[in-house]
Amino acid sequence: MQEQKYIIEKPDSFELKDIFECGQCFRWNEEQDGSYTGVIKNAIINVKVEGKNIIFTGKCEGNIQDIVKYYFDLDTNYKKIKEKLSNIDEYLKTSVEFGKGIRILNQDLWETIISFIISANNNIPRIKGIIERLSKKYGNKIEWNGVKYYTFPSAEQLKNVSIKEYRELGLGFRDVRLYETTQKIVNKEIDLEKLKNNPNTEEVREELLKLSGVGPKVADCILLFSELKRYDVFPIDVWVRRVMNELYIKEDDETKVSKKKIENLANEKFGDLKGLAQQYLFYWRREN
DNA sequence: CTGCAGGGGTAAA
DNA sequence: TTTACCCCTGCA
Repeated sequence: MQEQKYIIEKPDSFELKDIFECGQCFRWNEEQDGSYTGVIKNAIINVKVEGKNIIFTGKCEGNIQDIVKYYFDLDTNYKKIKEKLSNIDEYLKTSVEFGKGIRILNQDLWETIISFIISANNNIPRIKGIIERLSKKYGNKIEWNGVKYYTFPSAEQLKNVSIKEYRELGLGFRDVRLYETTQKIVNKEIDLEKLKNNPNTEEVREELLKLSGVGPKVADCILLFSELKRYDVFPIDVWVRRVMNELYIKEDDETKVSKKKIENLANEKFGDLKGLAQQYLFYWRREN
């Protein structure tokens, strides 16, 4: 474990607020100087934008350059993606412009599964609190600059945690779901390594849906926001339903709009980039 | 102060 | 297709 630094010139699409506040991750916190600090697997990383540069500082075992390149998906060129989306219609153009600094992260698959099970029928401050307590209690402690950080607990670290303990941590009715899903993953009933190697999005989705607490929306979030990195999914939550209805469907009562209708519309308009389109629209609507 | 709706859904009826 | 579910927050 040693402190490392890595500096790059700011690429197209890289705004800290857009990346960390667009709803894809829960473990990054803003510092007083405007930089963000978070935990990536067993590395503690601080990201700071200074003029034309991005400065990554961190305490990590591996090479910091490899870690952040993978996590922040720095080899993907967003310029073309954003151009394509902007050309679809005025709404996409507006929302892409609004969220122009968004970058979809490659988050650890296991962590993303558990995090989004926790996110069900829940709000961001509480989700972050639960994940923090979970990490503090069952993860590994790493101290950096006098601050204690905790890694997200592995499936092994959670396998003997009881439903009661989850309840005491504030998981609520999600306690059973976390327990059952952890068991299924530990005993390889669902093999995460196999999922990572399966290029067929629909097959992976079906496997994820076998996990307790993983329904259609959570499955799509896992596919989009984890290292599975599938852009051809379209997570439908209340905000996406709202924005799709307001822009395209224009039904009086948005709760009456069927999921099927939204899905068909997304396929038709956004095609294989629908996951990214969702993210720009979602972020734009929620912040405005 | 109490009551209640609603929040980035899922599972069971 | 409808409803309960844990817990926190905002607001009447």
